Amino acid sequence: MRSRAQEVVVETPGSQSSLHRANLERVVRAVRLAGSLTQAEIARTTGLSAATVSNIVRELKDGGTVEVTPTSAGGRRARSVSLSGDAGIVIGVDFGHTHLRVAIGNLAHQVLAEESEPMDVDSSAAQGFDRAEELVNRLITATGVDRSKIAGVGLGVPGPIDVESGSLGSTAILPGWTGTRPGEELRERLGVPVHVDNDANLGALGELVWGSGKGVRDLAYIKVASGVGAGLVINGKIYRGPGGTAGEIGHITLDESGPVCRCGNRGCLETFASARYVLPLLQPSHGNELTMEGVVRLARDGDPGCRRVIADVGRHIGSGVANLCNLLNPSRVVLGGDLAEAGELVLGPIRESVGRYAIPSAARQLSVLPGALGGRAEVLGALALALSEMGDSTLLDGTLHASAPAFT
Amino acid sequence: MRSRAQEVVVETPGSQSSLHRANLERVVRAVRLAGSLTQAEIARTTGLSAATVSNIVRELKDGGTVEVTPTSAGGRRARSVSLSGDAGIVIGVDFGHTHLRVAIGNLAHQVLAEESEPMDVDSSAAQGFDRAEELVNRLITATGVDRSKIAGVGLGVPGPIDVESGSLGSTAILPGWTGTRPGEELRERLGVPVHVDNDANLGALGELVWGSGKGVRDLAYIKVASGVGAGLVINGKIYRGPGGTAGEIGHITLDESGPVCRCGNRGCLETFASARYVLPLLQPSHGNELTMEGVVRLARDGDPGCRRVIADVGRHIGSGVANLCNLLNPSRVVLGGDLAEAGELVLGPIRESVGRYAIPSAARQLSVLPGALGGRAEVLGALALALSEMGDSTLLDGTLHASAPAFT
DNA sequence: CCGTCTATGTCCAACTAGTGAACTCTAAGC
DNA sequence: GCTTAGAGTTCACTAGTTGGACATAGACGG
Repeated sequence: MRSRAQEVVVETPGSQSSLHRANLERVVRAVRLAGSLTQAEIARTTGLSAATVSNIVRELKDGGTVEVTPTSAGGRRARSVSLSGDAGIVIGVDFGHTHLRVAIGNLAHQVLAEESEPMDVDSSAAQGFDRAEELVNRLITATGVDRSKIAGVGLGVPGPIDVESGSLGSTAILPGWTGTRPGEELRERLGVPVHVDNDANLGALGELVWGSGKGVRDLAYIKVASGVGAGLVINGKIYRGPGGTAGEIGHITLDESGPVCRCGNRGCLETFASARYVLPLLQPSHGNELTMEGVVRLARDGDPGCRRVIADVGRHIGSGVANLCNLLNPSRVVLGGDLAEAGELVLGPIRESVGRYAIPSAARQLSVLPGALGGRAEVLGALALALSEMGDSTLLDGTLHASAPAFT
Repeated sequence: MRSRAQEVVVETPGSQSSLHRANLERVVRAVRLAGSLTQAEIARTTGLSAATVSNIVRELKDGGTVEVTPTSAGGRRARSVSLSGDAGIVIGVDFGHTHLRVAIGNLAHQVLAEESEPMDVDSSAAQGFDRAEELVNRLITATGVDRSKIAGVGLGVPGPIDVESGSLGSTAILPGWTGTRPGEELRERLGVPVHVDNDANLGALGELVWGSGKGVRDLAYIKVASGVGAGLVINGKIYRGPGGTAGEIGHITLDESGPVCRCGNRGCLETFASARYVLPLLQPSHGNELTMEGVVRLARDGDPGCRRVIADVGRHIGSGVANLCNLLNPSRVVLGGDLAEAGELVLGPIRESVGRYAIPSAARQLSVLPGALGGRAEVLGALALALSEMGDSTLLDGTLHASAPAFT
């Protein structure tokens, strides 16, 4: 599952060439973070000497990674350096519970195109991958990007991925998909490296890079949909745990004698917060056509029953988040999924519950925010995953252009 | 709180000298992990060329960091390289609830001396630091190590440390110490850098490096004493969280209508598992002179009441650990504190509880073990902290000898 | 007991890559 | 128009790693 570049290029750590590689990355990172920089600025921010920067910029320019606009505005003779838009392309694919989403971005962290289409829950895995391939191809054509520039794909699936085999564990959302190896499937169809993770982790990454988590290093993303999951980012990286199943906040026990959960226990957070268990509560009064979205909408319109239900859900999520806080002490918790649309109606009770159940020193620095990306968090997270897995080096060591297959 | 070396030496990242520095560290680390290596072995494990290793070893030997024993056993002409015992000395100090412990170790991860003495809970902070200084000095004299070689001190305190100020938060164990800055205190007395952390984190680090956590990268250390705390090691490093209060497993809520906890909530794990709450249960039948140690001893001798109490404690701890597993999915949980002496009497119920309440995929790879170091875990963890905070670089950049003050 | 073999460690020349200094270039300011 | 100051480039120099040649010393076989 590691990048294949490492299989081909025998990297000698400790040699000058590795130092050079590191310096190339340093420059690219500096440019990307700033958008565009002059060489003198690069020298100052990276600490490298002007001469070195000059050489590196030339090398990057010749390699096509970077663009040098001959003269910038106003200055004396400063040539501004920026990542060339088509130096490398990353793709994010997200299989959601009802939608398939695809996004295309470049190495400058810009989203070039994004599209989603409804997907039938009952469609087979093969159909799903076909649709994904199709949509990816459509977007590639639409944006007119060069296929050979695709550096990697991030893929989000709504279920647990086995770290060893890359196969999808049992999921209630896509029942027919259990046991498939989504990464492998998509890799075969697209011919580029594919990095897979579950939707909660990608949501976390998405919000961290583009959404409510900007500027933070530790973040917990709580996604409430038909289940309840959490994605954890620790120190800027997705934390999956040794077994790859970290973040299963949905099945922490809140009440040992609570409702029976599908996992076999009783009183899991999920039995108090997920759509699967919450919607039936409203069935007598509101009918059985209700979705979580609908409940949120009604609640915002003032429906007292829905408001109450959402507040209760918030309180229970808050209990779970309090546990999370006591154990992990993240600096930010971001609420995603449909439920986030409820805004303060659900955040208020969450905060209240956290304040009550978490130890004060852990809760003090915590901010609980709604996701800023809505349903886009996962695709964008998939993009971010592709970017991070690629590392900055993939676009530097020349294998990018060589390794991408020739599409015809 | 950062190493002072960084203030003095202006490090130019990306220059060849930084590469050289990195290679020095690489070699030292390889030697330390293996105990002793020949140059050829160093070259193989580090990936450096034999020529480079030759140069580096000479440099390290001249600097006194490393010793080269002229000829090793059996081989052809392999000179074995090992860390010179007195290249650097680290000290671990642990303030426990009843004991003060001090250990002296060298950079080869060998413990040269270790001693503990009882400490009165009511003693003032000043008294405590006096005692610690005294004991440290005694051990230094006893082992005959060179004072100028002391690279750093790790200090364990039984309470939360504010990451910003380094001051000790309120602690029920050492009431008079609240607000003091233990690191600063000890640094002034000993004149060397002091790194502070709480006992649970240090216990985790100790067990990871020397005890039941060898070979694992992620570990949760649960310490049950008058309270319940957890130390988390993620990817080989102590995880403290942004606010520095991660691992507060003692105050996750198990039962919203349970006993009132000193933290103000009800049904915290602590109210079911810590000595403070458990011992009173046995008061009617066993009198009020009981300690946790005593209960464990009685349970091992067959006392049914004590057995039952310990099993109940185990079950509750198991519930907490199950939450921890679902959220963090560590590969190993190590039980420390007095309670660990109960062995299977407490581990069995913990495992059973974890098996019941954690999601199967998270619990499957988990091993729950008793601590291998007993009450020594914290001091040894303090040693490990000093070693890790020092980094390998401290002993390489020459500032070690210069920065250590002249003792008289 | 001696020659051969093999792996170790060292030395040297070659090469890679970063750096300071000198230099050129351009536009702004007077 | 002249000066000036910052930007980028060139060049000689230096630090540092590497491959290959070489010396060394034990093991092995005869």
